[in-house]
This record gives sequence, structure tokens and C-alpha cells, in this order.
Amino acid sequence: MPPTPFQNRVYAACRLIPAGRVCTYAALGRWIGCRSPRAIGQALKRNPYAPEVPCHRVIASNRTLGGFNGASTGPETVRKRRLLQEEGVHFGEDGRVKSVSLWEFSLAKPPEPL
DNA sequence: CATGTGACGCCTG
DNA sequence: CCAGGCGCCACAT
Repeated sequence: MPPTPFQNRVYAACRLIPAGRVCTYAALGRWIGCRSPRAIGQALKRNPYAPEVPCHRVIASNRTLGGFNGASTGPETVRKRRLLQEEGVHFGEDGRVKSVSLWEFSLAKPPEPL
């Protein structure tokens, strides 16, 4: 399936996240004007541009990993974690991303579609 | 057009 | 901290 306009907005925003940092589904959604974090996950789940579009840098609001490659638990999420660690994202003992690694979209203007 | 389904999140208790 | 409950909304059926 070709990406929908909504999906392209999600991907465009996702690209703005620098390596070594992460943002949340909710924050990315707010940035592009979507109040449903679930819809964001749905789009990232179908990301056809990985790793150019770094969907692994998007995590849950409670700073747990969220899903990866369609799975919310299991080996896929372990891979997601390894990717982030290699990029320099900091994790706590509880397995959550440390707050210092969070990245905020600047309050400028929304990105153009891909 | 109606319905089910999430890689979510917030608000209770 | 844990468990429900419910709002959210794009997308496939």
C-alpha cells in the first residue's frame, strides 16, 4: 500500500528526531496536529522508509519502548532497544529511557510532508 | 456508510 | 505501583 498523506506527515516529523534522542508518540502527534497517539503508532508500524525514517526513536509517554516491527513485546523490541543504545540513548535500570534522552520538537512550525 | 483494531495515554480507584 | 475504563483517529474490511 502506498503511504497516505497522514502517514507521510508522520514520517516527515519522525525524520526530525536526531540520533541519540527519542520523542513520544503523543508528542509527535501533537506536533503534526493529531491527538491520537494510536494513529501515530499505526503509521510508524507501516514505515516503508526505515531506517531513513527513524521510527525506532519514537517511544511511549511513560518512557518505555513501545513497539517495533509490529510487535509490542519480544525480540523485536529488544532490537529497538539495542539500536537506541548504539545511538547513545540512555536507559535506566528499570529499562526505561532516561529523561535526558528525550527530544522536544521546537515550537516553530510543522514540517512539510515527505 | 458501519465496525473493528491498535507500536497510545490519561484519569480513576 | 497495578488495573480498568475510556477517549483518541486513521485505516482496512
